[in-house]
Amino acid sequence: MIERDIFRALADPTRRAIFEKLANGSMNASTLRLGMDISQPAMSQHLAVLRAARLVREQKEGRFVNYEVDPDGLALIAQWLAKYRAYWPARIDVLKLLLKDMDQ
Amino acid sequence: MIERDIFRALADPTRRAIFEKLANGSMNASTLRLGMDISQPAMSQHLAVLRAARLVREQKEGRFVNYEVDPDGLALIAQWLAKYRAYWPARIDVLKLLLKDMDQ
DNA sequence: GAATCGCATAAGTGTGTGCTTATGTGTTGT
DNA sequence: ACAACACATAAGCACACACTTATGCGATTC
Repeated sequence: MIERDIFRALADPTRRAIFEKLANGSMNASTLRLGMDISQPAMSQHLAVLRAARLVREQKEGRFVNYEVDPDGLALIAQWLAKYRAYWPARIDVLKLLLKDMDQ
Repeated sequence: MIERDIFRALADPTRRAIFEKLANGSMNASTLRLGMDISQPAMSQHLAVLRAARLVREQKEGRFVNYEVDPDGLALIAQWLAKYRAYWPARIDVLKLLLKDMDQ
């Protein structure tokens, strides 16, 4: 199940850090490792999990593999969240952030 | 870390099912079990995980414990999702669902 | 006040997860 | 061609997770 993959992928703090880095600009796996104190195989495995969850996608360029955020995963989270919008009004202040930059 | 708790809690299909049930109306732990093929201790443990993630909150009523959706957890997910709104436009059609019922 | 009920907690067990080291595969540079 | 590089994969290990059975504990019922 894809929802399981997504939530499980994001449950790990290291993977959320990787995802956040990619959100600030796509880069290859080696560059991604800089300043992260993580082994090369571990990074490769984390990226595989994020890829399976459609949170990240790859683009091979020679011997490098460029990774970038895949909007599909985020859209699925938004879709899941939308099912429970009946419970949102209690925190309208936070949710206005979601609205602000969407209607242009 | 609370984000880890939230995503980890939602990674389990059984817990998502429990949460979805509660989203359709609060109820106690026994009623929640009906038609779910899950032992009483397992349900109790799942509810503890959901409670720790602030996705659910309890309200003791005599010897019953009534559970309901806690908007705090959902708000935190929305907050996390908002950080990546730069990547949303690729799926505007889905995200319009999020908008629709929010501005009244 | 004794039995029952609703729920939580404890302890044990199989399975999954995230890491490690070692090795493989394809690409680039000399 | 050969070495170095970027990355993936395999295998093993410690720990976390979801379940089980057994038990505890407060609230209700008779």
